Amino acid sequence: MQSITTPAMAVDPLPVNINPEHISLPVEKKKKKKRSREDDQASPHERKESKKKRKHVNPDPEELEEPSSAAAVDSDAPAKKKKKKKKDKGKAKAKSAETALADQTDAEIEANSHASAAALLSAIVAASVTNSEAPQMPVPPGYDPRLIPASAHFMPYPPPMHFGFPMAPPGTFDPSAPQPSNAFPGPPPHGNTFSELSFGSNEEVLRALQELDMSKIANVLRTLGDAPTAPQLSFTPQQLDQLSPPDLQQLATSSNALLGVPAKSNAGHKRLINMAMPGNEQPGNINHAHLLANKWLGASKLAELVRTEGLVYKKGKFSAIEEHLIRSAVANIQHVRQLSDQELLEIIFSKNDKNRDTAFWSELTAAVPLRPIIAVYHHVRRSYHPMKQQGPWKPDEDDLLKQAVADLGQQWEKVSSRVGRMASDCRDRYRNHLLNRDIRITGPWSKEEEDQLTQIVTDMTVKQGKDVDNDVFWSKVSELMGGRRGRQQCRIKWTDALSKTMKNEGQKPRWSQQDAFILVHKVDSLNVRDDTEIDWKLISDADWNLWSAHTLQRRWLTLKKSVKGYEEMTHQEIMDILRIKKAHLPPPPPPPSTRKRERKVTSAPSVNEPDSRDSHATTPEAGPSNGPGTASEESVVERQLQEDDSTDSDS
DNA sequence: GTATCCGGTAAGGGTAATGATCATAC
DNA sequence: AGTATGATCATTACCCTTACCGGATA
Repeated sequence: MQSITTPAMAVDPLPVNINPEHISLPVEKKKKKKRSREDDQASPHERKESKKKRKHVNPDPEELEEPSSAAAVDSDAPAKKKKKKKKDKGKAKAKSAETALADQTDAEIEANSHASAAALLSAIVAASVTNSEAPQMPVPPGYDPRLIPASAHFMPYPPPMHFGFPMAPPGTFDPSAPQPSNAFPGPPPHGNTFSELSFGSNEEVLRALQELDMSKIANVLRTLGDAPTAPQLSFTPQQLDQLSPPDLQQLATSSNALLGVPAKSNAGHKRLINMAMPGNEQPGNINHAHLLANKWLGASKLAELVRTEGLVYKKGKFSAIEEHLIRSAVANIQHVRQLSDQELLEIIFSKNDKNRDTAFWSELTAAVPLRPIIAVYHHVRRSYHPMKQQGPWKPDEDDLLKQAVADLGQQWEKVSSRVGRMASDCRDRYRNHLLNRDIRITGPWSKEEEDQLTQIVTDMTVKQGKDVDNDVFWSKVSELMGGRRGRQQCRIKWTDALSKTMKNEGQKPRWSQQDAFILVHKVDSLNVRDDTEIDWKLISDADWNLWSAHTLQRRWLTLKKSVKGYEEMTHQEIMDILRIKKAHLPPPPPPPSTRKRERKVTSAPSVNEPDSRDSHATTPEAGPSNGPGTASEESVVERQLQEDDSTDSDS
């Protein structure tokens, strides 16, 4: 099945032929200390403990052959001399781009915020117009919304380069300068074009916004996606909150609320860090946005800021919308700076310090609300890597990889350049498939293996007062299984099969119609515009937690596929149909004893999922409807339900 | 001299897509 | 008993976060 979450859809390679050899990939940048292999086997906690005392030594054959560099590695003295030398040089050096950005004057920041405000207005107006009855967005030749995959329908406008709101480089924005002709497409609201307006302050920008039809803008933002430049705006948190895209408040309704049972507890929000803390409900804190986009905050620093300042930031997979925003931002920067594809890649994969361009990363980060600059950095370097996504490994590649590791050790960047695959892909292939290959077992698990895995996991978690869902070190588990099962095998076996049996008091639970009901209404309550935005870890709650995030996502896909023509529908349209199909709370599954037959492999009750044949769905008003739905959406729903009715009568 | 920041590399942990097999309903 | 459907299990490429550390800079 071609799922809407395919990486290929989300991340397109550069639209040019790039010769990887022409890119300054950071392969042999420096000779530095690496972790020893002993440490590779240690858990993160063990590594933390040994962090300070670690006296590195990596059996790097190349380094062993180079006594001078090896000496440099083992002694700080030469490095310090070098430092001193460069220190004087550094003093005289002009400020780098990044420090210049960090040192921006208030006036510059203000000017940039004007640029951003104009850009946001441009986006809103463009989207409003596109959504309106008289669309006048410049549409590229051959553009046909029907040809856009369902997942892309949340973008009610053509690709980014047609948008025409290039970001102004820091300090270069001139409010009086004419905007690009297509910056504010569509009919001028209230007789003026936005490009003719001059905004003296952010309050004026806001007033201008308020003169528009705010309900329409709210709807636009609901479907537009994250406002491309929202975090750059100097709005107050309260003002920002009015413009906050809905996904920033992704919290599913509890299962008990859906079932009409008083809640025992409330699931926390794990992925939008700190969202639920009292007083931190405003994700748009401008200081935090600036911090996230300009300071290279590591995990510990981020955690500290979350604790001390109530910083809110986003973790987890980049959604299709974020992917789109990043692509747009990269394209805009490339356009504004007149960069060739080669030059762009040189910035992304800068090999030496003179090519470093922190401003580039800051601009990109500003395009994706709540993401730390490091996360964007890593994401973009992977997304734009010329060796990305090469599919299954061939035997000769495996041989090449094994030989490279034998020669070079686990220096993945060096191995990468020899094998022709990304460093992380080489590492993954090696650790997941080549390591212990001679003893690795595939195929169904024996009862003994299942018992052993259960024993190992419970020893590692429950018996030590740790969380069985989050505190398992799967590499360690794999090792304790004697290397016969890989970390992925162990993890999937546990999370998707054994864990739910353990949670269900030894009985293997089966998916019921009630589970489907809960899932549909939980997804509905998230109010997302596209299911790539769903954080599946947040779906379960304390009272409905038998199913892993992975299982829930697959269940959702099954439910989605039960909607005829789902490939051509938006998430909202699919949701409209499922909301109706699952309008009624089904009775709980009967106890196992009343079943006709038990499935051999499983041991718990089950009810099959007659999603596409559910004939009870006739009450559109039921369920937590979250939107009025357009005329076209209604007709889609009606058509679908009629088709289902006929299917039911046929059967 | 020291603290801090930037950013490159590796490791740990997780997800998505897909295929195979088998239970179940009809 | 045969068949269609869907649940379950398994595999593997791909992805994100964090740790670590060297170099640059304040």
